[in-house]
Amino acid sequence: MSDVSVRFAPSPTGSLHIGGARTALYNWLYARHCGGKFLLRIEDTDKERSTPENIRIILDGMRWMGLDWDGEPVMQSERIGIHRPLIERLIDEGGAYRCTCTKDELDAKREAAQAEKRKYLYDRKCRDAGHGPDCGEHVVRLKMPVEGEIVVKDLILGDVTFNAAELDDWIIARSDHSPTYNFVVVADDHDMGVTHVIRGNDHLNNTPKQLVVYQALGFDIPAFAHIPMVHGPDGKKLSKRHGASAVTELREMGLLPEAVRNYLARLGWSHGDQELFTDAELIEHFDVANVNASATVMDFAKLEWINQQKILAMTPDALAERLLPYLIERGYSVEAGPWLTTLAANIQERFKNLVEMADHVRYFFEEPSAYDEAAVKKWFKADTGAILNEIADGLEALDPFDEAGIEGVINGVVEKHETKLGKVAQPIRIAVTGSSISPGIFETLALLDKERSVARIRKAAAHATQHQAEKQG
RNA sequence: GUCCCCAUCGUCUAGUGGCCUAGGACGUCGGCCUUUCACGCCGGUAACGCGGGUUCGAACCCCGCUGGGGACGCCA
Repeated sequence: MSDVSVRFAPSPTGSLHIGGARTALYNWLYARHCGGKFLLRIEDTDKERSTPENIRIILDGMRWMGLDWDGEPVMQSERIGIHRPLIERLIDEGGAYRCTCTKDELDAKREAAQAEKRKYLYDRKCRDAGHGPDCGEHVVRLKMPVEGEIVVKDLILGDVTFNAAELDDWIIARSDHSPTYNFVVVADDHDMGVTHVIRGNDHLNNTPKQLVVYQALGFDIPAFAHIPMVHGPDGKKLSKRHGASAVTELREMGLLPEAVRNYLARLGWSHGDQELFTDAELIEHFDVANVNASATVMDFAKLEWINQQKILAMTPDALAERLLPYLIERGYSVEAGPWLTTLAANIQERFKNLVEMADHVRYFFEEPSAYDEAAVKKWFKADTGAILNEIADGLEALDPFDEAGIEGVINGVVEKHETKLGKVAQPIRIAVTGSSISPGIFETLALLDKERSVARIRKAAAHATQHQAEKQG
């Protein structure tokens, strides 16, 4: 057991974003790789957005992703008690001070700065005023170094240098005494024993501020790793427009969580030329220090390809199990068993995701409501009606109704008419499934059963005859 | 605007000064296989943003430019 501890700290604003999921994944992989702890902290101090429902959504997302965390999730809102004394201590020790500047005053200065196209920085008016606890309404500000450099040592980016002159004495406690984010993060990370802070690149600018808190409080400074952002194909922040932005949508797209893990891990990280990884391989090889520094673009086509590879790698039994919920969702009456496993085996290498599969197999549960027009036009010829009826006759007499027998019947008809299998198989496929796409025709008929196969073929025979008559007339 | 980060095929990447006439994967295009759809197989297309250095030698090191992204709250 190593002493590495990492954490994922989402704020429950509605959904687990794909970018957030990747951050969580990298933390999880790194923790598992090191044999350390993966902690979860819900940053729920924003009363507006942090609803129990939103928290549930995040947790569900994490579970779906298969990212199991160690211990109970830490609710930031329940830890206010540990922050107050820390702030008092900082004031006492001179690392922070009370500031009585009003919001209006500050807003005016900010606007003035913007008007002059200057960067706004608090002017440190109260820094040396020595306001006591009874100075009235006030905030607490951190005394940042006035000059010099603050260097963030980052595992991915190397040393990132900030000029102290760019940073002002920011607020660590609001006028209602509640601590602000950049302060709380440090307090909580330290309290939770976090050794490696792995988070999105958008937090890089917060890091120098936090570094000063660590120093002022005398805390050990953790290692930092700022991972690049995930963008949509247009280079902008990933959003719903790009296909999906929340992990729940990934499930709705019929994607497997292991495929998502594989894809997201490979997005910004690599291990030679390897594309496909089991979770064990990911854990074995992943190191956050090897994550690329540049931003990435989400490619759903490649995600789907990986998903397909995962489907191909499964046993039919496992696939059946994964497919079942999607089937039930569609209202099909079906249960796990040999029949479903055979079905899974037959569609396994034909579709890229579970949704396509579930949608496709509809004809096993409901009679096709119509025939695909283009398919009918292409395959229903003058003798199709007769051939279909012959097939139906042959199948009706078949016992047992199995693939070998079905193949015998169909091949017999093919030979008799001196035609090709394709010319006969396609009309049957249309008859049975409504379209010209399905698994092998013998397997499909066997899976469907004799009664339904024969009935559908006879019905199509009638349709073919009528179709032909209409063409003539 | 200021600060910070980034920069190899359309996309994800390999590459850490000579092994690069830049490799792999997805996509795309062409072909084979084939009862449809797929799977599979074969082949093609396509990149070191630009300009200066450093060096015998630069995709790799340095500087500038350009381009993209992010951050600039009493939000997290």
